[in-house]
Amino acid sequence: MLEKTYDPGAVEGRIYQAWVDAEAFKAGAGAKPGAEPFTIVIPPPNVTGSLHIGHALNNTIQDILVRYNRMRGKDVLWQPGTDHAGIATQMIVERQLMERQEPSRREMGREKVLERVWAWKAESGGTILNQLKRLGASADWSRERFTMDEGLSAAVRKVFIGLYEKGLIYRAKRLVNWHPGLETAISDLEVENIEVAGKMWHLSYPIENSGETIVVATTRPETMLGDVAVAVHPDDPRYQGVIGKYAILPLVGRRIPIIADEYADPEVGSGAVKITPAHDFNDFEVGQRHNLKPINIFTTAARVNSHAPRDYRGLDRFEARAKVLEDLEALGAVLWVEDKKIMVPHDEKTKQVIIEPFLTDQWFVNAEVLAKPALESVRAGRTKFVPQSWENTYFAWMENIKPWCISRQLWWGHQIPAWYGPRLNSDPDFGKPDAGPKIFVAVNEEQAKKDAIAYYGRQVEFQTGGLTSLSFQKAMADFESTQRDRLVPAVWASRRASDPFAELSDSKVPLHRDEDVLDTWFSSALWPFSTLGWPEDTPEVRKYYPTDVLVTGFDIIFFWVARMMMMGLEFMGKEPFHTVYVHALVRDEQGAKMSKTKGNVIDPLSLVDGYGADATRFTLAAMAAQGRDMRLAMSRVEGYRNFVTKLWNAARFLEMNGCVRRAGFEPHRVNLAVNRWIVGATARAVDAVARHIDDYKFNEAANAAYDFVWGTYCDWYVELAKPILTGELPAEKQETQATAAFVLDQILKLLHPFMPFVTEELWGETGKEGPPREKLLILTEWPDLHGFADAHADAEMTWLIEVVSGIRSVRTEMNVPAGAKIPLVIVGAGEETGIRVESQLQALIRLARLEDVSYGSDVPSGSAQIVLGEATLALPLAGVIDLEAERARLRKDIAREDSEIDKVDRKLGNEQFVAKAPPEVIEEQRERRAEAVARRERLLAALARLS
RNA sequence: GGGUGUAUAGCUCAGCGGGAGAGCACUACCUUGACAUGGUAGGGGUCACAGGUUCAAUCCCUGUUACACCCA
Repeated sequence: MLEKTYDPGAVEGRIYQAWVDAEAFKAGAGAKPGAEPFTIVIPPPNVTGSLHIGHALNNTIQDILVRYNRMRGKDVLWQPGTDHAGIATQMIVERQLMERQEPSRREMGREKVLERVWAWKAESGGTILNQLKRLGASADWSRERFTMDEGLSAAVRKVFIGLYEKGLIYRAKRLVNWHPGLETAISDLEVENIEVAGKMWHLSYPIENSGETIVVATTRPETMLGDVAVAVHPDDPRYQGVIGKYAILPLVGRRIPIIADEYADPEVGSGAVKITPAHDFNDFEVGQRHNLKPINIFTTAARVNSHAPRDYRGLDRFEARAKVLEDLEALGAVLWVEDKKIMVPHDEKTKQVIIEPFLTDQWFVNAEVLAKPALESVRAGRTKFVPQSWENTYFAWMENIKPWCISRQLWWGHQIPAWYGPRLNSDPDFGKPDAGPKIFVAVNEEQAKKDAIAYYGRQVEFQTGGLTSLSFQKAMADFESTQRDRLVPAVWASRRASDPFAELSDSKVPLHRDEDVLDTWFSSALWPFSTLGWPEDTPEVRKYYPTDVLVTGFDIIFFWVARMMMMGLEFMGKEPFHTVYVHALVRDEQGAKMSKTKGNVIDPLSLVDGYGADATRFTLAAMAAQGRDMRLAMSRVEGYRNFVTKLWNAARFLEMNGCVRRAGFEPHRVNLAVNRWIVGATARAVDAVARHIDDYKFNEAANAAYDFVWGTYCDWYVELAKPILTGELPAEKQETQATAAFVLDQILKLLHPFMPFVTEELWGETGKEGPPREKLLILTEWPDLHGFADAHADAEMTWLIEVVSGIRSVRTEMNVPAGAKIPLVIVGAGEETGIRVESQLQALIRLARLEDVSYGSDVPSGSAQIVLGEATLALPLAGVIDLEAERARLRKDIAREDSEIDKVDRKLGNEQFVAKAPPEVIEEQRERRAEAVARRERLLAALARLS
């Protein structure tokens, strides 16, 4: 006997374990022979993260798709795993070091720190995946992957080398977004521009030898220490005379040219702008156009460096601003200050640290080239976005894509497989100031060594003291100066004469591996194939790539989806997925974005604790309408918790009434109209749910299931079955018992993708009687109920429902006590109505709470009357009903028909409508009118009888 | 500044070129042998505003307003 209520907390863990024990999540579990694959890769959460409501939605949707396709017999792989979240994870560990007052990262050294990060990963890494399990996620955990697994790291190296060899990855000195706190470059996607109240300072720079000044406006006065020019618009009449002259930079004394460049906007400020190529993206471009050498005035921690006058060195950027302004004020060079809203780049994660444009050597991916085929794939529809509108977002970004800075000055991540050494004098780039070191990109140190020996024709010596360390820099310089000297025999001869070690200094070449690591998204971009074993040619790669659907939030279309498209096409030759389902953002009830700082976060696990995983999942699914953010209301979760209870109690009712599954039950052979009807309705519900899942309309699928289970099965079928189940006719009773049990089975299957726990539990419970269950529900086939519709039974039951609802409505309006049984007299019934009444007599009596049903030629006086089809249903309530109230009720109904007739008449009276509307629409309107007229006539007759 | 999206019942949201819907909340009645986490009945809407297209607009188009988000 089932308990009175379902207790998710007591059931979920046990059910989950049963699935695991049955290996039900394994790739291919439950697949039909030769089944086509269905693959989803999980968007890998941060390894040290924890579950938030967005993950819950994301994974609920994936699990619905996965369970549904598994039940349909496909060869399903849901590939789980996590990413290493370079910056975030290293930050956590560094913070731990600080809190525990241990040595800092740099004091500790790379190896020790990495040990600590791995330890932290081991400690906290399982958290989020375990949380997903509580939601019921049926991913193949035996295949769990981590972006820094050896296999995935091999994929990263292979891709890096491949792109490098094609020239699609390169190292260059560029302005990048620099995080001065973490002292690393970040990509432009990791920067958030935030509007803040700032100021615009108008500074005057003296023009050399003229006694005149030129006024520049800036929001960052401290960067003037790195100014290399002043630019004016070439057409600006105010400045025609000064172009080509020089200004003298105050405080610094540098002589800087006044140049003409269209970047200077005559409308803004004075029309003249200071140019600081090392500290501003626009200025950098101006500098390149005019061959100006950038002067970097900051250290990696954004403190003023030795390129600035002594007084400012060591100050951080904000202190430097204050002092520069103070000193300029003292010179009278600050003309005026205006308040201005300015956009300031912040670190996107914490929104605390201001990002600095910073000139450094970094590695870049030529994304523009890779984006072309990725754009084409979506344009050609080989990969579709659902909802489609997100394609515009994708296009907009991909069409304007910038080089992707992939190197990070961190330790936690994939170390870049590049080694640096000096150049030989035979190298075409030898001696070029901007050429940088000779680079060897190789799969490992051994290969790098081979390549280097081949290039140098000498032995190489690996150094580890740091790329910028004095020892390595000196060794490089020594080698290169020896190479230079060797170019001129006379010089070389004299050097050898004076330096006994001259030969030695180019006999061994110093080589140093790049210390930086790659952006985490670089490895995430490979996720759809690296997790399957690539670059090995594994059976999984062959079977499961390309994957089918990617389920994700719009916020990582750029970060992740676009990059997977690029990498998948480049290395696999095929799009990584045919569909990208972009789900909504979950907001709080007021529509605000959930955030820890706002304190409005809804913890999905607390929902699971409070309402059960099934209710939580069902809520998320039911609210997952396409193209719209989701405001999560607790009342909805509660409502779906009640739905779980409802289902549970329906099963309990069946159990109490001997509704046991029957072996060999043939649903299309049942006789009773009520049973024929529910079987057909079940088939329709299954179709609707399947169709909506196929269309990624999870809300509609959930609602269709909900409506059927509650609104049809529980509210009507079970109620209609009651008199049969408690009746005396064994054949009818047995058929109904078997049908009820059969339909419940279909309901459990139908709901399983949404509510896996309670359905599996009921599957087990109802399996204790009747034919034994062959499999767990999770591995059971999706229902196939085609051809079960019975129009005749549908019509009869629809009629019955209308009669019962009509009588109930009148009872309430006439204030008939709920417990009172009243007689029903049917007047003017046709043959079919008579048959229906006979067929449904017991149900009618019970559901409408009737005393008896009889036929009459006249409506008894003092009756309430219901007009239904050709018949009038009279409820003789003389003495009970208030005649005036009944007249009012009828008049109201008549008025409703009047307005209906009027509305239709206006349409049909319109010549244009009759001429132009499709015939079926006109016909429909005519039918509506005829029906309304007939109802009206009977209602008028009913009213007349009361007068 | 550019772009995208959203405005439908008190709330949270579906829907859609031809009859305004659900859940919650609300009102009334009901402890009827599955379920009060329930049942039955009911009230409640100029479908943001202004134009346009159409025989017909909540739905399509244009504009306005408000809000949200993305990009610079």
